[in-house]
Amino acid sequence: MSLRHALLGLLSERPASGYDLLKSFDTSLANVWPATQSQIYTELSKLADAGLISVTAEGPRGRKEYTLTDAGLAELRHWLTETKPQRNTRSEVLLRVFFLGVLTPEQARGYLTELIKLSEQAHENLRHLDESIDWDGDNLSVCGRITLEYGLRFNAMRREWAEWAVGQIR
Amino acid sequence: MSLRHALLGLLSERPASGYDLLKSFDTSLANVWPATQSQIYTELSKLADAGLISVTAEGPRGRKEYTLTDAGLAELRHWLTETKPQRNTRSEVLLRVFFLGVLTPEQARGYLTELIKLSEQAHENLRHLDESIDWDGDNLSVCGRITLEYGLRFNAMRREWAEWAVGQIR
DNA sequence: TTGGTCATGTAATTCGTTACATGATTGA
DNA sequence: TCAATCATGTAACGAATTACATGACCAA
Repeated sequence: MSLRHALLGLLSERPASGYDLLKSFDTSLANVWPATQSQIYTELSKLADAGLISVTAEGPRGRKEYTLTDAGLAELRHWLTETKPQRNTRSEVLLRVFFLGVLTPEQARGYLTELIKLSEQAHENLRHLDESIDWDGDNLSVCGRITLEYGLRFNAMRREWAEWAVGQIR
Repeated sequence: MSLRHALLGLLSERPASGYDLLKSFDTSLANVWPATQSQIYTELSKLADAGLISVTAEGPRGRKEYTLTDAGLAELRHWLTETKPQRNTRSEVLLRVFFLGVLTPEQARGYLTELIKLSEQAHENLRHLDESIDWDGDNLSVCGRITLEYGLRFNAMRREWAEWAVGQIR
């Protein structure tokens, strides 16, 4: 049910159309909770049926602007305070590391070296994103900055770990 | 298709039954690629149909022991060397952080404080696991140790980050 | 006028979870 | 004998991905 709450969360900031939300997923939420266009439109319909959001404006090209209802905000707060994250984290990157033993040491080191590069690139991208955003001091902005900082630290950690790991394989 | 490769990977170490594999998923792979009993048995049937594994022994209680075939090992190596991890990582923990702004500062700090505790516990658990395992020097063991080290570093990073984040919220 | 963007929706399929259903073997 | 563990399989449902399908608006 997390997609549902991701949509409620984005709509808590400001009203938006499915198309707007899709772009939020492709940019700010891409590294946290990716979602596809089809998934977003389907879920928006369900949320509207459930009364958690409502169409408050219609624009050109059939654009529908959704707004969070009081019930929607209550549900979002309930999710944040009364339920615990329980989703199983899956990491294909790590799954592969687990089985690098079936490759030659050179191949295994190649995989880890690639990972170092990817981590550096991701770190760079986040750094640029960080610099390009005007972090005014409001609540949403603070949380956005905190989330981005996580990404920076995560990629730094992963790079250092992969560098260490290369040395372990022989 | 990662579950498929996780099974091939485990079978590359030694032949095993569905029940054996289930336990591997519940222990060593739990934090990397969780899978349920039903998923494992279903996928094993498909893998056998595809000729990537085969039943090489039958035991009491209908136990079927599967062994990796040459085609299966080739597929595993192909996956590791010729394809790239592309699965979108989802983090419900981080998704929540992104929306902590809708809570009061106290509530938000409460969430992060809880996260600090969880990270410490996970770190402790991994540390004990690390100490309880006899890491002989073979290839599989080296990769297992590398994967575990990732978990240790990850949880340490997350704890430090969450401690920093608590201070950001006011 | 035409290419890019805005804008929505559905269908088919696969992947993952929960629940149901059954039964043999073993050790205390 | 009885509880725990070993052992497998399927059904129903929900979540996620990919593909299909359509069309309005706008700026060059």
